[in-house]
Amino acid sequence: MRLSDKYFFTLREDVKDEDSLSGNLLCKAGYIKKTSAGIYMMLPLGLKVEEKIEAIIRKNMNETGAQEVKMPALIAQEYYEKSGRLENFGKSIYKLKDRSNKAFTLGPTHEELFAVAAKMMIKSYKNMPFNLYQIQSKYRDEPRARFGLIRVKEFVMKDAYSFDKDEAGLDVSYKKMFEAYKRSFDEMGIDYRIVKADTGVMGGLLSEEFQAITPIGEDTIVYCDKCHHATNLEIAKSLKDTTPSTEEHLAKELVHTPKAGTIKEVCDYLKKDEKAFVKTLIYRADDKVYGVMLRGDKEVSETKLAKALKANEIELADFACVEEVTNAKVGFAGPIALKCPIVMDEEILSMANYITGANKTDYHYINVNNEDFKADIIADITLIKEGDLCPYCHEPLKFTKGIEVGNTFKLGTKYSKALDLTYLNKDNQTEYVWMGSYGIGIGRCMAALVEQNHDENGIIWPLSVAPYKAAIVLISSKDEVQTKAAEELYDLLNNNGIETILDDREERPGVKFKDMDLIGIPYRITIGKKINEGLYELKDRRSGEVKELNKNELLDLLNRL
RNA sequence: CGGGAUGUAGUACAGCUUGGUAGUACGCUUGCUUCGGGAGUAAGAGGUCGCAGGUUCAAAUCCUGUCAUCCCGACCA
Repeated sequence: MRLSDKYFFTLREDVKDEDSLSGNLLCKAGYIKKTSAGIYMMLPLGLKVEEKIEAIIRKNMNETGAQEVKMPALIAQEYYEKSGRLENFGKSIYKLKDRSNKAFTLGPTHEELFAVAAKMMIKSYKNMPFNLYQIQSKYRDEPRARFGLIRVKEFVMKDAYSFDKDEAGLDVSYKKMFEAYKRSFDEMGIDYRIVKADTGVMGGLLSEEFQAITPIGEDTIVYCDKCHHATNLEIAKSLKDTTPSTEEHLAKELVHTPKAGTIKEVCDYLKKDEKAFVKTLIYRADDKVYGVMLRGDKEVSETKLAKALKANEIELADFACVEEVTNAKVGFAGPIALKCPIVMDEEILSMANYITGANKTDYHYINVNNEDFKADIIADITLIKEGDLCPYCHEPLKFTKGIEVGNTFKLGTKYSKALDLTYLNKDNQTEYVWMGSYGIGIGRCMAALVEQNHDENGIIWPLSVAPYKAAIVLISSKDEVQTKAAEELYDLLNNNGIETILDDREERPGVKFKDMDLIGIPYRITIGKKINEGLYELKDRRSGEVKELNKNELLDLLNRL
């Protein structure tokens, strides 16, 4: 690319509407341009990077034997009605009508259509396994788009789907994809962690996320330095004592606790630790109400709770509802004589003689024990805290923030049942196909790479995804020797497969240096006065290291990258 | 969807309280001088002040509505 006659611009000032570092840098450097909240144009440089990332993924997908297809974005709503996901996606699915009033959606993800495609192939167990993928635009009406390319309404995703005859087959297909994902992210140069996650709206048996580590990340990752086990905070577990206490169980006793509605007030009043308290929260899950018990110093993981209750939507109950099931003002809920089912955190199994609300305004019970009431569900529902102990090796757990750049799901037979995707087994019996689904957000990879690779001067692309490997800065376009040398080198490098920019604009050298730094080209070759001695200056964008080389040395070095 | 903020030139902002000629910096055009880390200088071009109503002799400024963008939360593969 010769800058003097190409579409190329940079901005000197920060962009007002981009708060995130990556969004701002990508806008300033002319890679992307926002058109609406969460919708972006990919400009020439941005598209180049997108294509580099896609090429890496495509190569790794193809190596697993997966075949590429391309699905439409415009999909009749009936496909999502059949799978039940029109309702699941709720407001985040775009809905529209065509001129004859037929209902369509803009596809938020494509399990349904891939199942349809798979049906064309699958008749018997002999037709599997296989894997189809695409790189295509997805549409999700996010309640709040933000952070540049990280949370957007339209984005390019690589999604792959595996089809197997049984669970063992799915395990093999899954493993293959998983390894291809690791290779892809390694090749892009993303610093990531693999974490276990909730299956969410996708459903299924297992979900693992590839999280790019960065402070701006929206997800909290819990990890252990010692055994390298990592999970999304939503479902993270910590070491918990669930063996029954050997302490002698005392008889429960009603105590007056006037005006003490919070745990801290009650504990201060009774001169007890919060750990001796069991709080009871009233939750509404779908349309049912539950009392949720956990230790006084812990918080609820609503994801875990929803799972334990097999509920879709979950929220704290309103005051009126709390007062109805407890017969008391808010702040005095407890398990004894509560008028709704009880979910108890498993940790309470190990507790004895604890404090709870009495379901009576201004009263609590002390010396409550597990035989004093009946818990309907006992499960792990606590949200863990940094420093809690790893359940596997008992080391303190650490937290970090991440951007989900990829996700792999073992879906099992959920979608094949919904979409009637079946085959005949050896015994001539109809069985459901086992599916896996695997996604990578291309734009998120781009954003994550910028978040992880930049300095005060701009972006520093890893070589594998850089839009160009090298940029030639011509110091004086009026100097014939320099101009000729720059032109020759430009042709030489491009002919050798080293994608190169020639900055031959009528600008002062400082402007060119700043621009090449901002857009993050890994290697800069400066052609100035030293060219009279046959010397080219090579500067490494990342290390700042400068070398003076002759043409052969330069070509040789760049060829080896 | 709740709370907060902002919309003025390509970009980033000032002006609004107290209504009266549309401003600054960067960018852009032309000349001269410069030319290895965002040059200096002189002269220019560029804005229906988000949009629609209203108040007023007069509205960027006051009032009402509306749209858009951002932040915090809710939500989220």
